[in-house]
Amino acid sequence: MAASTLTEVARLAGVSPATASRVLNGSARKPGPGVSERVRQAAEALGYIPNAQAQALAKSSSGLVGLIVHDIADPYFSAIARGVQEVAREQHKMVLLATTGGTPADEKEAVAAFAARRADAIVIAGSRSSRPEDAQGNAELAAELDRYCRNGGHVGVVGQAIVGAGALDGYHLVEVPNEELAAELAGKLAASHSGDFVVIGGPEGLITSDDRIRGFQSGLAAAGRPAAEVLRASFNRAGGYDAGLALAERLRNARQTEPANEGARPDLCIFAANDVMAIGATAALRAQGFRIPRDALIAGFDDIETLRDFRPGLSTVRLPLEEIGRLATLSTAGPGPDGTEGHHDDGPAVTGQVTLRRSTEWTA
Amino acid sequence: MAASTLTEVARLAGVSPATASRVLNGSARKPGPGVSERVRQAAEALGYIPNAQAQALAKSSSGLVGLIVHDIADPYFSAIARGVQEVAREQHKMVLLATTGGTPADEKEAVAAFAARRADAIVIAGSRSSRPEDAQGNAELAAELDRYCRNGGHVGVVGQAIVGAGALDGYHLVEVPNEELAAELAGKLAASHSGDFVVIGGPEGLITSDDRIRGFQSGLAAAGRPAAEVLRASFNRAGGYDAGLALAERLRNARQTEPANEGARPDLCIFAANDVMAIGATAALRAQGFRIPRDALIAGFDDIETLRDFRPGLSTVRLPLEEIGRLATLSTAGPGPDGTEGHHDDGPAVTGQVTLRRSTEWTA
DNA sequence: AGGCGTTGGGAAAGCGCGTTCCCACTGCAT
DNA sequence: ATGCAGTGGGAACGCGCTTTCCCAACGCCT
Repeated sequence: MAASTLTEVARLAGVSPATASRVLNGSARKPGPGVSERVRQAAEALGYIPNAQAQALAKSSSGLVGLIVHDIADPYFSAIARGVQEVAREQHKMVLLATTGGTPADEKEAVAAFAARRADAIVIAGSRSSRPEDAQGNAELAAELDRYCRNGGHVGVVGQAIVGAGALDGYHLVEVPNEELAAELAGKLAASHSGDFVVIGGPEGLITSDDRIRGFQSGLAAAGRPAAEVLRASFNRAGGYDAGLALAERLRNARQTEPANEGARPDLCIFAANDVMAIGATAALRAQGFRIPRDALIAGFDDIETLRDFRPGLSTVRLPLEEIGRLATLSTAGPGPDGTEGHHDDGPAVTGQVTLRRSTEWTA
Repeated sequence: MAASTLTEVARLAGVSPATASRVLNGSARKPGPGVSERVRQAAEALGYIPNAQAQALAKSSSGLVGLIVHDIADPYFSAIARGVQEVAREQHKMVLLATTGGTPADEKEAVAAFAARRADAIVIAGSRSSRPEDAQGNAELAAELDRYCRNGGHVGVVGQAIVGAGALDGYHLVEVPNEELAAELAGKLAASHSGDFVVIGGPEGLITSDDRIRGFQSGLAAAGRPAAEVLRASFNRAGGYDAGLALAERLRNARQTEPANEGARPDLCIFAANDVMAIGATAALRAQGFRIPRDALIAGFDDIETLRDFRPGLSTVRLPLEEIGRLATLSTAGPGPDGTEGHHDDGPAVTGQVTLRRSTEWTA
């Protein structure tokens, strides 16, 4: 038993499908009150639910917004997803979800799938990659997005522009000042920490990671400090854990060569390119018997919600993730109320806030 | 410039739309190799992307899976979402997301929206409510789901049956033995803790919460312990925090009346009906100067991923959340490979595992 | 009273695709 | 040469809805 159709409703109400359509869905023309009532009752009696597919086909607008993330269970992405979801709800749209693990090929596939469903907009979150091995995938992704835009789609990108994507209409960017904020963080850390700095980052070519590292280094330089060594690992908790193990080894060695420093002010401050890496690194250090901030200082980036209950309080850069999701989605919804055109703009500016907590506070 | 259509491709290839359809989509009939090649090239040249809406309309199957959660940024739900997403991906379907905050009225609306989009299946996660004030909302939700099922939809419910929903075909349930597991947890805690127990639960009528509380109480009874007092708050971190403040007050009073007990084995063991509440309660206690497990013991439920980095290690009941999401989705996909019919079955059984960690270990 | 603008409703043409039915044509046996 | 089954392709319909166009009826003015 298939769901009842508009035609059935119309027949029951004794009117034409056209009229039924006019009363049940918002049309410019309002049929007379008597007719409307009859149609509405018929619809109610039949439990009529309009077929959104057919509606979309007829008016070529699907009411769908596609969201592409690396991993929906990652707090960073789920916070953004919440923002996207909120706006979609306000606009009476539905969110179509795709998780890709960050692989450009999968992302391209997701865009194609969204395009096939004629999604009104696509929001794509998660760091872009500039690695050589991803070059082809990126090019294909860019091509797919370009095609989508050319066909009238809107895409909102979180973070940084898609490598190789054209400057098209309907192409929006929510820029996150990763570099500036990382520099600011470096400056503040340099003010209170006199020892070495080490950076834990994602694989080279992950743009978000690279931006933050570059910013951090320039911040150090501005404070008259030497550049920090950079450890590469995967851009998630596991990567942070691996890097943490390596650093533990290093700390152990240092302790052996200069046992006199035991109990002294920690000589090392770690900057992880995102919070989950920082958390992983902290876990590794702890597993190896080291304590934060007693034996080393550490800072992250993002201020994911999880941090609220993470001990010690992790110094980080607060990013309004939910708001970012909101903005990315809003930017795809045509010109804002301020009248600015949605014309390959660089979108609304987001800012973050350096937030120092106990993980970088040395206490004797 | 709208996306190119199948007809355009056919024209460019010099064949009929029917033939083009046959070669580009899996049809039973395979056109000759020469024709196929021409069509494929034409499609490539035009950047043809089939209109999924039209396809869905034509063959009445949308390739959509609807997922309903309370809050996508809650680790409990995002873990389930990940599982759902995985299965959807394997089945070449897309996930449609709706967050409702747990309001039955919103859930009903979401079901209607999914039904309108002719989603092949709906997975609904998050505790049901049996509160009187939700009775009407529940009834409407149940009616909506029934209608959806009657129209050939499949729904997978996580946790417990929808209150008032009929026993229809296409109605599947992934049952979580909340009660049994809570009882088991109570037993194990009673074995090592001789003092009082207090339960922090969600509002009365939240079935998941109620089940766990009931199980915990019966576990205590089985161990020859008196029933624990139950504190009610909202079923999230904030609720846990509120309850934690109340308990802190209580601990302070106890300390004042019997200062001799200072430093003694903690007299109180808290059971929070889920992990985020436990985390909130812990935060509140900590803010009030109490330490876990020094001043009080605490256990949660779910073993959300966040716990991995939460200190002290939180005793809990491990639930395979991602797997639960997988199973709920799989259960909607027709009879499993084991041949069992998808006939209002009680679905695949899930089990959990009591996991004791430091938060309930008293160390002198 | 006749012309004209206005209103309320229906008929019909798509939207883009899948699918059934039908036809022209081939290869083989008779 | 004629019959047949078998094959590759096209015409046409339908999926459920929106929307344009058209027509009848009505009220108003001069």
